[in-house]
Amino acid sequence: MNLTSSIQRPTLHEELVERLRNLVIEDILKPDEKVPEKELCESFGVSRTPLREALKVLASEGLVVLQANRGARIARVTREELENTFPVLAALEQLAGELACAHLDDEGISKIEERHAEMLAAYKAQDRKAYFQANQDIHNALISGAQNDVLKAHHRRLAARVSRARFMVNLSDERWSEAISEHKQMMMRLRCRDAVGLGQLMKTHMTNKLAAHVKALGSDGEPRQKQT
Amino acid sequence: MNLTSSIQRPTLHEELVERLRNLVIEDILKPDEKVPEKELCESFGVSRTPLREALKVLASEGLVVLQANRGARIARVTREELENTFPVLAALEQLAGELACAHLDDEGISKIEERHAEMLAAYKAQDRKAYFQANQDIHNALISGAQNDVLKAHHRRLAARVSRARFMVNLSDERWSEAISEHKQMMMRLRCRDAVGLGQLMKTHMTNKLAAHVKALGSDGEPRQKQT
DNA sequence: TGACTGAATTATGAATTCATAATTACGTTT
DNA sequence: AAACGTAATTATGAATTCATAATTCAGTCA
Repeated sequence: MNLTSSIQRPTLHEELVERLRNLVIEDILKPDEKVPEKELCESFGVSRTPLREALKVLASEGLVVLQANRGARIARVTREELENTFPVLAALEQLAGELACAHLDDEGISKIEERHAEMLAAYKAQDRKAYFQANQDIHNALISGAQNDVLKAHHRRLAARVSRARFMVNLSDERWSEAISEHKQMMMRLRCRDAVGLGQLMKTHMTNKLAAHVKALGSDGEPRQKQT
Repeated sequence: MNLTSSIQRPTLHEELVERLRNLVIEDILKPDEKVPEKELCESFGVSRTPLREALKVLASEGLVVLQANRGARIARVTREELENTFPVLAALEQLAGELACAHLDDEGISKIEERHAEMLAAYKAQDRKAYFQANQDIHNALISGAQNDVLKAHHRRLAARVSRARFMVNLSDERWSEAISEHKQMMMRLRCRDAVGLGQLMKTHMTNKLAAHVKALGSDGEPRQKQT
């Protein structure tokens, strides 16, 4: 008997939260659009009750906004919010870097090392998609490596909030090469378990990422150019 | 016509989230207790639908845990979670300190100065309740002073999660005097707008607070002694 | 023609109902 | 009497229904 795979997803609303969240993040449900309750119910094959429960949860996460008697709309991530989010993300990543240095074992580090190599390869091949994936994996591995579930949960929530923006924005060549060099430095710090140093670099890395994003955004918070 | 007081609380579930949250924080609904859906519905005079919606939201905040087909229980804050939460809180307060130095105007600072004086007076009078209140006001003012709603929201959520613990634990005399001296230092940094310095102090302050808490807690996460 | 009024339609929040899982109560067996 | 199994009861998740707010649309009048 395999005990690790028991109980997949008990409740409908949990499943719905997950699915709706993805629809928002993947930009299938677009900002300011009102959520088509009826259609979603039909396509998911559920009644309104669990779907509305899911919307309440997503609202508390800030992914949708509820208007009394006027239903739900997909939240628009304003430039201001973006500018507010990144410093917080940066602070959490700094902490994650410090904790990861302390808690990751050699095996954990070498796994990140692998992903790092893949990321460099993707850069060499100018494969943006593979780069994004490897990059995200590295960040997630560092967050997980911190072994702090509270940190992980809050980071996850913040990242979800801006991931659409990250998804949409085209990385400039300059920023890309800069990010690569920052990652190289981060790996060096991780290797010698320089907690404070890694934390500092991760904070800076995130701050620079924000600067690049803001530069790429118009004042309306929508990207000047869409991703190809 | 007074436009500032229009629209109090449009939806039932929002009101319920608020009320239930308070019941948890004020320790009226106690950890591990199962949430008496029926009773609450009756005492609030609402049906199960909005109450259950509220529970879903509180679950996503981590204040209650939902068990499939077994209803909701008030979440227990384990020692481990406490130990995970404080570093994150510390990181956020550090950031808040830095931002508050940058963004608070002279008036904002002098308001904090007032509260600080009240806090010192409460300490002199050994008035724990007044101290707690002034202390909380100061922290909230610094958080608000950072002028970053994302930071504020996440801080609020984290603080809510551990506030019960803070509420329950008796402050030791040593820790109290230590906290006072930390606060004095913080005020000095704020006065001269030393952003990095204030941030550092606030981080340390929070870290020390954790240490005091953990010392006061048994391994089960419940306080050794209740507050009078 | 265009703005306004009010009825018809639709959408939304909340109550109620329903099917089923979990718990309790009870009886049987050893 | 204790342990097990089964029926009755209760609690829970989700669908449905209902009342009302918002929106749409047709008709009227300037």
